[in-house]
Amino acid sequence: MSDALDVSLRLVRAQTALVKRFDATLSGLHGVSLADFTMLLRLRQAPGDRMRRVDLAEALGLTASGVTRGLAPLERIGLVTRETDARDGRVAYAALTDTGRARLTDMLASAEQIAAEVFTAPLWSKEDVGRLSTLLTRLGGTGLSGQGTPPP
Amino acid sequence: MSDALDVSLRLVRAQTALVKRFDATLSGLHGVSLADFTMLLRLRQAPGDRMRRVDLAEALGLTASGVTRGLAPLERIGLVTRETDARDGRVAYAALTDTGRARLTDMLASAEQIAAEVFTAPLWSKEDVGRLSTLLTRLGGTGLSGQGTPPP
DNA sequence: AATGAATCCTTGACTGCTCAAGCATGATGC
DNA sequence: GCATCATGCTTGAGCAGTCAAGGATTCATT
Repeated sequence: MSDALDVSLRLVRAQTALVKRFDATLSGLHGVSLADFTMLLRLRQAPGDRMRRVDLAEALGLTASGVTRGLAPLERIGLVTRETDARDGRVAYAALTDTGRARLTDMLASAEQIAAEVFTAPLWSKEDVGRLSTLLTRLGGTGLSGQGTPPP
Repeated sequence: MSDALDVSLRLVRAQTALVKRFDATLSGLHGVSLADFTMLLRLRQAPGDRMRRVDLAEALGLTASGVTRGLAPLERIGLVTRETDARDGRVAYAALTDTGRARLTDMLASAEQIAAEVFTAPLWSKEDVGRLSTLLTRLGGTGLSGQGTPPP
């Protein structure tokens, strides 16, 4: 087996393990999944803590229906609200509530903690993390640090 | 957001994109998913092309029930058979059939092709792939390459 | 031997995503 | 003004995995 295929399969394995770890802690402490957390975090990074749902889908690499299904429970428990656009009747926004912002702050602390544990010394140096980030960025995953899609 | 958390989320994104790419091609050409392919490949690497189902689960990072559900369609289309253990009535083996072996050879060629495209020059050097592999291995994903490419 | 614990596997119920179809709404061209 | 197309979103059906429970078999202790 080539190195390229090997590393592909390795990546798949590594991710599922990582997701399990985040899910376990986040759901235990805050009752949300990593996917939930990622949605909330992405909203937090948008101006006004709100995004059109279709843009949220794009930013997260999901389909529109994935966003509908993913946001539903977050709306139900009051972390996110739906807002309409006065100019365009088609669009709906997803917006963080005050509660959502507050809860997200706690989740973020937990997530940082987990990430710090996973990428901890002595196995991981700061440079290693940077290298991994660089390499992963080449793989087309947009990541979340950016500001989203630039204006057309 | 810390680098550690950023790289975690980046890893998640990169993997889903990669899986989609493999799934698209493998299902188009061979009618199997990446998960199917990974199962078959793992069997191929076991002595006699067969494994206890529980060991297969362990090797793939799945639960036993995940293996039951994943193998079912592969048994149905004749790529895998179930074998019993004469000494221990509890265990069942999953074994590659001749058809399975043959089909897997084709799938492997396709998968190698995709991996080669993804990790292609000029964006990726051989060293980059090696570095990424090393870093991912630290993340706990066991990987699949028992007999990976030896160093030159 | 007999009981109790452990192991292997399957099944039912659930989650979280996908695709395909459908419904509003808005934009465009005649 | 109006047909047609594009866009934003939701919904039904399905798929791949999980966990919890249960059945069958084996192992260990007495």
